[in-house]
Amino acid sequence: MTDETGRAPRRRADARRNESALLDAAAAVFVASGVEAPVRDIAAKAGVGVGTVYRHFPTRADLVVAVYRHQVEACAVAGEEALERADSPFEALRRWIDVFVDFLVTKHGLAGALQSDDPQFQVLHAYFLDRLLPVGTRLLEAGVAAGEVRDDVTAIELMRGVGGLCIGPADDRYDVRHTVGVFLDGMRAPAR
Amino acid sequence: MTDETGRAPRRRADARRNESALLDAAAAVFVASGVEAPVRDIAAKAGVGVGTVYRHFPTRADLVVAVYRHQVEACAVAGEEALERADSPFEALRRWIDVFVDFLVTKHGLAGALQSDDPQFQVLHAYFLDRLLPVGTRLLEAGVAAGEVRDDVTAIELMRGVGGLCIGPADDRYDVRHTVGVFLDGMRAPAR
Amino acid sequence: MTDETGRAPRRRADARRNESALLDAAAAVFVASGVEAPVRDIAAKAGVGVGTVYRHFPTRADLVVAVYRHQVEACAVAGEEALERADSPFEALRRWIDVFVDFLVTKHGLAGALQSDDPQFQVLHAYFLDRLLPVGTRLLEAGVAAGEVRDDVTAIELMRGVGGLCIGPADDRYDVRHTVGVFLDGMRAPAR
Amino acid sequence: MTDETGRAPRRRADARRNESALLDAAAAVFVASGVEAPVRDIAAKAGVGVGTVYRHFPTRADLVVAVYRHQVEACAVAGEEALERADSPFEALRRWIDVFVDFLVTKHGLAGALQSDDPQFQVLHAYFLDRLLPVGTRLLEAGVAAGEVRDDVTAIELMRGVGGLCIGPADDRYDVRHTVGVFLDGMRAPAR
DNA sequence: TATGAATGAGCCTTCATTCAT
DNA sequence: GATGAATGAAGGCTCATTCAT
Repeated sequence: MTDETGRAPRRRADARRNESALLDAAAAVFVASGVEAPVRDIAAKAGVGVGTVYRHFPTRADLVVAVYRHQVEACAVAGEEALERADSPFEALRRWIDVFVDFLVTKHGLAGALQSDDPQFQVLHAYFLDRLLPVGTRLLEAGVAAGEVRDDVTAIELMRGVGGLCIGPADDRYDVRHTVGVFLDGMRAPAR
Repeated sequence: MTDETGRAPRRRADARRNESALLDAAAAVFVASGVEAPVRDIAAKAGVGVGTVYRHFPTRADLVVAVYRHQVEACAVAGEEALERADSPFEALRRWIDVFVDFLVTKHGLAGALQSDDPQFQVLHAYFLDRLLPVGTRLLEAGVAAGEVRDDVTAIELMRGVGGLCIGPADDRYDVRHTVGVFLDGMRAPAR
Repeated sequence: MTDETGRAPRRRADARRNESALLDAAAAVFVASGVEAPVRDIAAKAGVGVGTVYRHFPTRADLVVAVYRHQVEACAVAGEEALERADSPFEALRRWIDVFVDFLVTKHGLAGALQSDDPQFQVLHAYFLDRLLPVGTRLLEAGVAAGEVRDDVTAIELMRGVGGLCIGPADDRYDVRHTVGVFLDGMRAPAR
Repeated sequence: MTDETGRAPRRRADARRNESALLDAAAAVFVASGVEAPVRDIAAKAGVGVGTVYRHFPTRADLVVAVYRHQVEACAVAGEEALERADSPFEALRRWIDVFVDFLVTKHGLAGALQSDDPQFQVLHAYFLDRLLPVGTRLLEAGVAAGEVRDDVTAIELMRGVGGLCIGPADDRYDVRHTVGVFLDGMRAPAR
């Protein structure tokens, strides 16, 4: 509708549509087959040629990051909001971790990729840490300051720990939310 | 039992030697390159042909299970012992988890494979649960009975949780033992 | 000749500018990466889209020919001049070959392309021969007439021979000028 | 026939047959499409899978070297023989160059590959120089010592020069032997 | 039984070329 | 005319797996 409003991006409409299709396709394929799924599969799902994938996302990490960028941003924002709105720092932490877990759990395979030591995913890894670690740190610090959270756990331990708890296939006998809850309980400052 | 008592046993000796070499080689290669290492690498390390690998271990899972069987057994036994010797059920649990973590941490890539949803590893998965779940259950039950451990965590949650915390590459900023400690702290029965 | 006298010429200016930019870019890229360099590289260097390259030069050979046309012309002219100005026909030949070698040596990859049997380069090949063969022939004939040059070498042998001596990467141990000198020495008419 | 005489190589019969087929196929494909022909083509021609090609010849250079090894060796030997048998050092040189030219001319594309700066062919390049340069040097030295050959041409210039003269498609108008003859004439020591 | 050669599917990546805008 | 996005053929390489010896 606003395509004509500006002047610059004309043909871009197509490209943007494709990029978008690619992101959707990749998201779907990632869920189904993991973040290491063949590039061809993604291209096929998006209805484009492989060349198009490479044009838009030169490396796999670029694609993965792009696929999850929105949600990572949302997750980061959620952390700030939780801090403002929750009744207590610990409650804020719990809420944020909830959002984080939702994210990881619905994006199956992502948690694994985040923990992967494959250099291919370094960029992804870096992006997550860059974006989320500061948030985690702030929440942790607030909790510690309020005497609600133990002071010997770092944000990286928190996030990688929670991330690890989210890895693996869905299973009736394993309730991610529950084990994360246990972990969070373990994060409470011990009564003096 | 005595296998023909004649010529065959000799063969058996060879076969057993090969199997043993294979297990050692696989263990080494798994540590170095993960449980998904090329079959050929393992064969080469063992000084046998790939065909021999397939003969002894038709599927990769068979090999992985075989490689870790001893340690899984030892881990199972360690649970029983802990229960007998530790000062308290919770302490027993902690000791056992320590053994479990040692196991996973030194066998890089194993934790990931255990959590993998790759059907290839289903057998591995099943074996671990078969062997270790009862032990975890007993330790948990003892702890619950003693009022030291919360009663809403299942053995499968305990093990998969701890397993998840062990996934990923070594990293100075992430101390597995520490996060597992947090998790265990979260398992303590809340003071009434 | 005046192309509508009105609006079109403006367009022409653009087109000509583009063509010129393309030639410069191609020349640069050819030197750096050889005459088989990706079309996109050339387009990028010229600051135009690939489509523009194809519009101006439908085939790679067209582009290569266009890029070197000036120099081929100059080389042809140099032959005439040499003939007029040099002290002797042999000296003229030597001078002309010097120019030819300069040309080939500075246009790395060109000598190879000229000798290539890739049908893609046939046009290039034809152009060179069309333009330069007559010159070579005249020089040769003059030399033969003067009794300075052996009479059993054709212009095509001369040029392809010298061309071949120019093929290959720069190398301290191989002095093109030197081997061409040897070749020319071999061209001298034997003393009767 | 002698397959059973020794003990070690049994299955090798097949492998050797394949390797041989591969060499033949590669030779043929190299002639037809050049030394840069797709690995798949060679495999197809040999009636084997690509994997087999890679098993026998991990890199393209290995294959090329293997394909031409016999002839390179023969060429090296021919140099020694020429020196012994020819009437004069210059005649020996001419004979040897004849062999060298025969080799290059029948192996179309090879001369080009030898001159290529593609790092892929470095091994090939090195092999040729290793094997043939000493021979060329001896012949040259003998000629110089006898006062028949000019003393300012190195073996590398000789060989790369002759190699260059051999590059390119067959053509009625270009007689390789003839231009090489001219080059060799240029190599004669000038009458004092 | 053991061997390891052979196979070929499968993944990655690059580029020439077309064509809608 | 110009653009550059899209396409897909091509070619490289790696392994899991089979099977003749």
